[in-house]
Amino acid sequence: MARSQRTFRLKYNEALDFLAAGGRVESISGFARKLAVSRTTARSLIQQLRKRGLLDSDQGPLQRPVHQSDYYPRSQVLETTEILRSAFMNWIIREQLRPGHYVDEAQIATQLQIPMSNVREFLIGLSKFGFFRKHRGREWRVEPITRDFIGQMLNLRRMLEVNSVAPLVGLPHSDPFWPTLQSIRTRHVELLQTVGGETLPFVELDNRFHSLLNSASENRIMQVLQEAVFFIFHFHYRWGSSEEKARNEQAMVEHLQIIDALIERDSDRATSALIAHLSTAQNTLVASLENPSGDIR
Amino acid sequence: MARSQRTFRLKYNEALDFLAAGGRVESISGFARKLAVSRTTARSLIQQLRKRGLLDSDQGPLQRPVHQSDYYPRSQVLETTEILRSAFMNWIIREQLRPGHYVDEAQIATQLQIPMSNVREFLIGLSKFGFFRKHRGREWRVEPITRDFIGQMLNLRRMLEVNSVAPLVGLPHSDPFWPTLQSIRTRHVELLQTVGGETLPFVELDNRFHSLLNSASENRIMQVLQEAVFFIFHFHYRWGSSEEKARNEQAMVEHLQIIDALIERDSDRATSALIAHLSTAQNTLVASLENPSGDIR
DNA sequence: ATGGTGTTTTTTAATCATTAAAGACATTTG
DNA sequence: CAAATGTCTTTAATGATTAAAAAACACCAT
Repeated sequence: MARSQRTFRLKYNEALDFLAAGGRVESISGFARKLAVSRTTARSLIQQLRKRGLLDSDQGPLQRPVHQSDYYPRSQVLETTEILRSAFMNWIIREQLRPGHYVDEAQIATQLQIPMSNVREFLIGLSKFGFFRKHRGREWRVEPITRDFIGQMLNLRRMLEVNSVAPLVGLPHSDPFWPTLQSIRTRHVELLQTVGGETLPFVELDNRFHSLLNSASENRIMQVLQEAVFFIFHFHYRWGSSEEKARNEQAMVEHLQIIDALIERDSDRATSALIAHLSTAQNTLVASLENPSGDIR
Repeated sequence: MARSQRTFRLKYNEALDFLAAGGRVESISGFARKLAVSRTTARSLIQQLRKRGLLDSDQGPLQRPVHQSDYYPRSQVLETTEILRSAFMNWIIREQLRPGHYVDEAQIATQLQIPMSNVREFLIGLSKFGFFRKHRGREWRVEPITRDFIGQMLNLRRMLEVNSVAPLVGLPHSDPFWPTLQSIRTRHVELLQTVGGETLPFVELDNRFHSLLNSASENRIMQVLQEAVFFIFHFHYRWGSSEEKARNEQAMVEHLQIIDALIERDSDRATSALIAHLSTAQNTLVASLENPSGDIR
């Protein structure tokens, strides 16, 4: 076969959402515009929708209710980088991926049902940060991370991120930063009220929060290192003991303090809250390294 | 076609060196071991050597003198990453590659006579640092670098590198660091006495010097950022005015001071020399930014 | 003019086929 | 039996190929 039908499937699901919400197909061109695809693709989508009895012509509204089974499964629709990232995240958290292990391009590609070249590119990217090293052929070794490296990285993060807070409060009211910050705030409250400090959603949210701080302040170096920090933190959380959940909750509370200070445009309070937060994180990590439960070296 | 014959050509040249130096082929296996290749490859090398009249059987010494024309040209033998790196270096220095330009994977691959996948991997790597961004398909855009970014990067470099000097003098006498340092020293003296501050060789040497400092001191973050700094400095040198050569010579003199202090295991003197050197570099750069001759923004 | 349609052409991204190179196996030689 | 050899099998890099998706084209209807 040739290239995958990822676009088609992704947009097919989007089309179902659109139709289920009462949307109508007015014209092929309009439909294509709505879904941000070429007419070629829009045309084949409509063809498929007709074949499945969801439409009766090239125009008009839904002909029957949409079932869950009409949708393509999520795994066939996500961006491959997203698939890869969350897969690796999972493996690390479940300790199925540790320093010294070997990973195989072909195996991962098969397992995740994505093209091998994407896996390769993903690993090449991470190898720039020293997390993986090409071993031979299509095999990659998970490299150990030294304490020094982690220490350096966290110091750096603290230094750069703290400096980036002040410019943030100066952003105009219309800047997209603010709504994004709000939505992250909402998510914090939501998580705290439901699953609490559950690792997986927390890690994701934590990453979103810090990414936002860096990207909004045009902190290019930290943007470059963001992916590295992301991975380090995952290795970190892996060592987490039983207090992990409590620690995550504590972190979210600290995030909220920073966020609220930002929303009130209180630069000083935001900065000191951030310093406190990053120090806590760093101390926790150092402590876990002093008394390691993993095989870091 | 299938995969390239880079190994074959590289090893063929090595074999010529070996034979020209009076080496003899005792056995296929031994020959393979000597060249660190499989017997399959050794066999075809010997076959080729016989065809060219350099050997008369599967054993024995050289049958005729080796001419320069017997060797494969250097460009067909180098590691592709080396080819790529020096090609990009050249383009940047000659101002044939500037922010806003577009580069095309296929075109570069054809031009340099290397596989397209290698070009792609190289660009993916650099895109991690924000120097290139995938534009559409196989086209990449050269991204502008902001002054802030450069400033941050150089600050960072200074901070990390200065901290890494002290551990170096503690390295045991047997550490490979010392001979490498010696050879870099020799190269400095050699350059100063011949071409002086000629851009191309200087840049290469400068990079080797700083890489050594970072790798020997296990400064992982800086190792990660080394490639980025390398590129920044190239963009930097591009803006260089007529004093560029003098500036490079000055830098080499400063390098020598650092090197000599290290060789004498004088940590304090090495550190202060390094601080002075990095400050000079940073000041020069800042000055060139204040009064830009390029189109940095 | 504007916005639509069917058809054709071009571009892009994934697989496929092919060959370089390595490795495994059985056998021979000294 | 230790080391070499020829033959055969396996692995992986790379250009060629192919299908998905986009874009261009020619035309039509308002």
